[in-house]
Amino acid sequence: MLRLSQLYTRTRKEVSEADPSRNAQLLTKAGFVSRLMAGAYTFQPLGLRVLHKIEQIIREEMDAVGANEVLMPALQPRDVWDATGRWDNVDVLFKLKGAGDRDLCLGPTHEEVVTPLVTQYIHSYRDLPQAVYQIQTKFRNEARAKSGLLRGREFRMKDMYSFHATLSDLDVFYERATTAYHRVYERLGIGDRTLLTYASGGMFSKYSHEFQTLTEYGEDTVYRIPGTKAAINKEIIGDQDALAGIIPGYKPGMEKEFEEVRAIEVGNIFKLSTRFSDAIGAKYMDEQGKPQSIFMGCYGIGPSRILGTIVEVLADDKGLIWPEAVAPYRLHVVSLVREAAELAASEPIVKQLQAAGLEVLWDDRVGFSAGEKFKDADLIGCPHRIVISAKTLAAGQVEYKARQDETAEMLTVEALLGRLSA
RNA sequence: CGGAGUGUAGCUCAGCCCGGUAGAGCACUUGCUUCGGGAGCAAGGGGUCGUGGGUUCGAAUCCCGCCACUCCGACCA
Repeated sequence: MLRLSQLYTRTRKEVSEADPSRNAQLLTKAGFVSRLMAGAYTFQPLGLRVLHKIEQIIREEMDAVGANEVLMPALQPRDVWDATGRWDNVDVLFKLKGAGDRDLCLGPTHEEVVTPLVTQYIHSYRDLPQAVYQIQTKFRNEARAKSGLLRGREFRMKDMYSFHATLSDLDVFYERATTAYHRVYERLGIGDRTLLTYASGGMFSKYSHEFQTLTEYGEDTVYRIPGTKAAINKEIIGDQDALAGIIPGYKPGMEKEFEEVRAIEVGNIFKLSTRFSDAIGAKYMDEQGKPQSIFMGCYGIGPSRILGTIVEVLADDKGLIWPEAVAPYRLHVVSLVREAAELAASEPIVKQLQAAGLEVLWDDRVGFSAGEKFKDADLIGCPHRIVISAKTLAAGQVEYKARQDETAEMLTVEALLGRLSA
């Protein structure tokens, strides 16, 4: 339970237009984040809770596919990047000088670290497959940071890497990871509008897959395959050979009928094949005792970007609206009081709700008008709200309203608990 | 990497074109009133106007340099 009287952040009525994206405007107004510079934000108490909940859901689903969580250094030496040839080829790499003029960088991704790390323990086909992941702050020196949390130079990322003896084993795991990703978006409350999108595979494989969440505020354009929850990325919509390989029963030109939609990329998975294991010399012994290259896959998802995406997709003109699973608190309790002594009447109710296991944000502030408290509740966006006032206390009830509802209703605390546990 | 802007009170901004003792709203302090959808009135505190130089009797305002920041576009394994 958090008392608003003890929260150091405040909501703001106005925020600078210098950071104009919808997610930045609302999150800043509500006090969830604070911008330090373009592309770098502080997560304040309420925002941090949401971020942690998003990360925990991702963590649970990665654990469920058998991956091990680790935490690798963000600070990395040049030599591992030279080994894969990427020191001079990744233009978003943040480079810096360490003691003794040593070349270092901040990790934009971790193939260079994870491959030698994991293959310390992989010697035989018996040691495969394996998968590890981490949830960590990543750094990318983007030519231009923009769109609030959607494109930062410092951002949170879950990156998982899988290791396999064969391509077919990679394929199997890749499918499982895809399913896990769908579960993540489902739990995050954006599953119904997140499309599996075919994208170019770059240099490592034929295709990669993006997860694209539909919203008119999106920066990406994708082409939805009619009647499916799948889409084609802009990069390959013009490639008929690729389309024929992806879409069953494809007929040339049919892609012109596909709906063009705006979306935000909320995940990206790749088959790396042996690109990194070969560069680093990561091999295992097969059944015949012959060294073989390890096949790899990588699976990225950005919790901070997802936080911004949820705002873009679900917020309304009154403020934020959080899905149950990631709301900073499920229930916002507004006590309408004129003096601190009147809070005593709310306290047993708040305690009862808390005892029932509800996460409660309690507006116990004194000297704030009812209107101000209601505006704050709408802006902060907890999915459920109750009001405790002289009026409701006299009736032995509380006034309940869901965030997205227009009207409130009177309920007993027991009825409320029944409602919220359902 | 192109293009366009901005820097004035804790925050959001006006004032600059046309030089003449620094402004508003919000926030904050005090008092009175108000009290279920961002209350009202009154009083008050708070700024070397990013920075260095120049022009001028006089510069937030005009000129030159510097610093910092931002937006739009390109880019985005």
